[in-house]
Amino acid sequence: MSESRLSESQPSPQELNPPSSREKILEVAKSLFAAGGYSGVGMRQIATAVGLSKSSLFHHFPTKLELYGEVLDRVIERLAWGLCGDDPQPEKAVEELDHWIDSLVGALAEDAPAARLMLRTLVDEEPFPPFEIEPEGRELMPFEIRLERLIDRFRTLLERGIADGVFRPVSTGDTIQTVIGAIVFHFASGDLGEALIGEPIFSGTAVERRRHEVSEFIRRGLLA
Amino acid sequence: MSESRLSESQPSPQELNPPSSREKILEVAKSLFAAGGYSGVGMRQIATAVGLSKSSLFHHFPTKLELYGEVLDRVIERLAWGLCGDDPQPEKAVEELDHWIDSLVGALAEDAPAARLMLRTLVDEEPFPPFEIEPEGRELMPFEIRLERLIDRFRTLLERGIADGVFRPVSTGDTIQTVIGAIVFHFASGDLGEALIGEPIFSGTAVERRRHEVSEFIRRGLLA
DNA sequence: GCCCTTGCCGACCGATCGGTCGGTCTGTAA
DNA sequence: TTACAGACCGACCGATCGGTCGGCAAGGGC
Repeated sequence: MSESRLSESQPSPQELNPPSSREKILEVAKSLFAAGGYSGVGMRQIATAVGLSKSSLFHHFPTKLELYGEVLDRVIERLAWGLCGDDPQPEKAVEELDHWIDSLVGALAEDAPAARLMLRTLVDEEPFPPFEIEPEGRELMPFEIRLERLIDRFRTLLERGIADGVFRPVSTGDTIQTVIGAIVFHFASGDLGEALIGEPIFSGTAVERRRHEVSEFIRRGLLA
Repeated sequence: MSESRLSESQPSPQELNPPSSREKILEVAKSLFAAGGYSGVGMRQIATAVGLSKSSLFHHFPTKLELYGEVLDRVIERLAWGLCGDDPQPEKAVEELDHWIDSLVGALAEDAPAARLMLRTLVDEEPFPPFEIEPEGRELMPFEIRLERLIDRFRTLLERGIADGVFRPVSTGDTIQTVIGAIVFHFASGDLGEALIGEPIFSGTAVERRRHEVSEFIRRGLLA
């Protein structure tokens, strides 16, 4: 965790000793972006929420888009930690599936804005159509490649399970969609979710029950 | 379908003979809002997309929020049609579940922006924190009550199935979340979904496969 | 002829947007 | 002490935001 994250061509010292401001900006921006989306939140709003002036945000981040990008980057980085971090273990597929679900649920439960941010990234055209992507070659965003790696990991898990006869011969693409939707949506559903389950989504009991319910549901949906 | 929709206290004639402009605005706005969210789309953008001037939009809709509201309203109205429309039949729970899923998948597949719009409504704080809801009493938005009715319908279906021993004794709240996530997210996932399943989400074959896959998955996840 | 409604538009408004610029203050190394 | 760098800020910029206003053209009832 004390490892330095190095962006491209930036040996800047604030990466080494992260005292407060930059980190606080990222944290506050994460919550606000999660709640309001990219275009729903202004730099002034973020600034006053952090307790700085707008100019100071631009001192730490060159553009709003870059701030948003780094927020997203950190979120999926944390998710990837729990999911991809360990060895390519040759466990049995069912156990690996359980572990995968557990990790994802745990990661999403630990920081509340993550799920909404993820959903936004997956669903939105925003803010990347103004982008007019690189004239040729379609440069992937850093979080996009990380996400792709995560999904590939899950897909091979499914394929292995199917090949071994442990899982039904499902369409892997559709199943990935189902699982992502089932897990991520819940932690992004805010007031509706709270109304549905009768208690705050992120309360300890709710998270634990969710972990069990969704895990059981998916396992049964998948097993041969 | 030729039925007149009457808003509150507005016997305005354009409700009776809907020639084109107003309808076109609603349709275009639906697509744009689905792609960009409430604050990601401007009235100018909608106007030029329709082929009118911005002032003309305000001739048909008093505010941007009201336009957005009517767009949302129509979307869930169409969804409710297929799901709530028929009798409170005392079918067997499994059949009713199948029917429910089928209808929802069908409705979401029929107009592409619907799923994204739904997800946005469920996930977003947007645009309703600027709203500072009615000083007292929390006036529900029209689409919110309709949504609530849909969900209640589904919950009693689950409870009935559980009571009959057809379904496992799941947590109904969590299960509703799981099902909504699994079904809605897929049709809202745009490019990611297309990359995952290898063909356009809304193509005939993809929709048919989806219908079968998600239906099977949920049934297995739910049956005792 | 008339009037009045309806759809539509261009010009304009104050507010806010993302972003820039010049500057102050503080800590630290020489 | 000087010198430099980083954090921070207020004032400002052009552009765009949602929304208003006055007026133009077409059509229908009288």
